[in-house]
Amino acid sequence: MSEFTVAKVAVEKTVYHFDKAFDYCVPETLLADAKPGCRVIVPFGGANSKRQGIILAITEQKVADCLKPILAVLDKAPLLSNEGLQLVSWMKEHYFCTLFDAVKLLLPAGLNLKIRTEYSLAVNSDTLFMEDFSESEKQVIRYLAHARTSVDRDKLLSAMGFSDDSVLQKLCSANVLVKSSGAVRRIGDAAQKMVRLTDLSYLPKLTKKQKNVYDLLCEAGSASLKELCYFAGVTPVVVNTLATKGIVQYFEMEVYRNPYEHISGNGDAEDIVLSSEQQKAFENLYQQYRSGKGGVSLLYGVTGSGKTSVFMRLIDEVKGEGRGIIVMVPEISLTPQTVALFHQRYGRSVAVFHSGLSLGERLDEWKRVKNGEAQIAVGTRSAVFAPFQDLGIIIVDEEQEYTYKSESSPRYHAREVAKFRCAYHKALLVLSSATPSIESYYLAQNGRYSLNTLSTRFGCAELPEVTVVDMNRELENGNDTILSAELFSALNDNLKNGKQSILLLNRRGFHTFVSCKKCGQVVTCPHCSISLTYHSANKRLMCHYCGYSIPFTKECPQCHENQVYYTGWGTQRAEQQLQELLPDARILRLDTDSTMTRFAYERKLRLFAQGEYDIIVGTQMVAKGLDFENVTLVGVLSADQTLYSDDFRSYERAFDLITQVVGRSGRGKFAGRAIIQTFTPENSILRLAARQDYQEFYKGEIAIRKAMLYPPYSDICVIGFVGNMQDQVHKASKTFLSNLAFLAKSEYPEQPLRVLNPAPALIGKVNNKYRYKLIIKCRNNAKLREMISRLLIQFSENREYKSVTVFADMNPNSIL
DNA sequence: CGCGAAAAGTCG
DNA sequence: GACTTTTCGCGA
Repeated sequence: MSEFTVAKVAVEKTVYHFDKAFDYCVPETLLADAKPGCRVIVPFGGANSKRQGIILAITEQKVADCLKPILAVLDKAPLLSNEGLQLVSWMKEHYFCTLFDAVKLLLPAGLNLKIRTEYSLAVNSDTLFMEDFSESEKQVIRYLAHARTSVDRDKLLSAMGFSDDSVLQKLCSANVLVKSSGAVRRIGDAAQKMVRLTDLSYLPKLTKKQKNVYDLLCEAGSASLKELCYFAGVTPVVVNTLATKGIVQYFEMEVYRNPYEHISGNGDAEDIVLSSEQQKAFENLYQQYRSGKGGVSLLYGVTGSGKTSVFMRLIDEVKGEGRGIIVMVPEISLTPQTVALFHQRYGRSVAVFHSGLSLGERLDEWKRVKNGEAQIAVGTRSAVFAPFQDLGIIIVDEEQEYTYKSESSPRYHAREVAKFRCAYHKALLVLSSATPSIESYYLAQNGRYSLNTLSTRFGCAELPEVTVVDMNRELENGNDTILSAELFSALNDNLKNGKQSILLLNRRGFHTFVSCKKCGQVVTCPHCSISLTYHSANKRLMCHYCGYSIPFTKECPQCHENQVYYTGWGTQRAEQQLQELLPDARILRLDTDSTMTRFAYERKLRLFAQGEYDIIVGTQMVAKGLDFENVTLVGVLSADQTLYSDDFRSYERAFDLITQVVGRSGRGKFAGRAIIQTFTPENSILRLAARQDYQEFYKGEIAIRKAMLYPPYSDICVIGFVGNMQDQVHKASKTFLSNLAFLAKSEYPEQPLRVLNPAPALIGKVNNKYRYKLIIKCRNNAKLREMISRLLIQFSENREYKSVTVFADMNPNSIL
């Protein structure tokens, strides 16, 4: 037995229950190149198919039998640092994902090499006796004979209409087909897929959906595929069909590579003047930073108190020392504003990270950070992975925002990842907020985080005067519009005085469900158990979950009476009624349901800032971060929807939302006011939010959390079950529960645990899949995670529930 | 016993 | 999840 150089490799496309670092031997020819953090090609499984992997570690060890060798090293220099590799393992342990899933988060998407599987004919098709083959086999042979080259596996399967490759495998073992694979560089797409009509002299017969698309294109000339599908109410398949018929064609529109080029910035912005309160906060933070011990600090400041100025001063200092800086904001729509601000001050040393960038752009920005050309990373959740070698500070703006938590695997929380990175680099983590999450404020109160408070607005700005309007009264007085008399006259005053207003609606379409007046039937999506909402832009009813849509008609699908009406106030409906009530107002609608292109937000907000609009109407996103000094009125059309949902965080969210949106008013030299409309004016959360009284709110809320054993007094781990057959999914959740009960009792008796019975998720059915959930109140420690991990593995090894997929989500945004 | 299908097992 | 190996079931 002799010593070998062994590489521990994270391999792609593994499944959680058998994922681990696999050992490969490093052949002598690759010894110099195979470094931890480099991607490799390795043989995997019984058939030794080629897969991509990344080296996590290199060791010298004695191995009894010989290991499979690494076939190739794909990178000259490591893509992940030692920190990155540690983070990968940490994420697997904390978020129950595979190692490679975690790797993918740390690498920019454009970098990805994909291994493709291709098939081609092994022999000349003329020499085959076609009678020996089944129909589908003949089909494959004919197709490949026609193609003359090898064809990608997925392409072949969809062309044949196969759901799996059993036929192909059979032909392979009969030596009729050969399978090949290789690493192909995926091309960065700096272009958007566009559709236009071809000049066709005749028009073949079209189906109804195809006609829709055709008519739209006649009208519009060309459109992006995404927009086209939205307005025509079709899936891309329909457009594809038209393309193959030669009626339409695809073309690519170049989108500019550096979206922020036009913002000039040379990094010589003027000095920031801080108030004495801000100065104090800055000095405290700077001191903590200089201590070299890292740690977490909460910067709590009322809306408009100038938190940004404080951390910009801080950034000046850190930048001067040459260390990396990450600034996170919750929404894409807020990045342009923040980026513009940072660009102006720090010029090209700012790199931008968010999902709205093209693959090429993401790759560019990632490289600029990695090569040390950019020192400041600004962006959404994914910015937390910016590959700095030496990180000085991470700032999380509006730290309570739910967008920092990923809702798909790996279900990480950017705040926790930030903590990990700061601990590694002995860097400072600053959490900034006007309404901190209960958890963070609790930790600050306990001294686990340091706390700095800004209690007054910057300059001479005052908090706005807030009125709560009882909408029941309005109804009694015969006003059934979306505007109370008070809000109506306030809006009119603002119009007259040339001031601007912001109106907040709750979650889009939450109210615009469609029902039949005759039989009371609500029109719902046939695939997901939620009601369809009316979109006036394309006059269709749409499902927000799966994108299903039908044209709106008055005929009830149930009783066939022409009695179907849409009710409630979605943003579109609200906009319409506003226009009727205020015919002279120029109204800008903003919501996340967007066919809006990448920089549409930015453009529209710029127009608003220039005074081209009088009123913004929108959902959540208008509540956050907007800073226009000419806005002196904020209206909340209906506060109730956010307030009353069964999630334990709904009060926290409602308080946050209302406090934030109220804070948009009166930020400049003009006094502001805010009007909140509600059907439950006696609600204490509303009153506290109106007063911006976070302290009182915190006191009440933390008491509830303690009594109910919710975070921060416990952690909540939700186990989700998804599958096609309802009884299977339900049974699976019950089995999981009993496995859990057994394991907890026999091997983890010291773990504090409260387990709730499995129940259907709030949206019990999405995309024809049933969903159940199991809620576990626990302490999120290594032992507990080990137990959950074992249960997940045990479950997926159980053949009985092959059709049910399971996942664990630690402290999800919502437990519904 | 022979065969195909289903279930079980493995991944270094 | 993809693929190989083992077992099962059934007609002869």
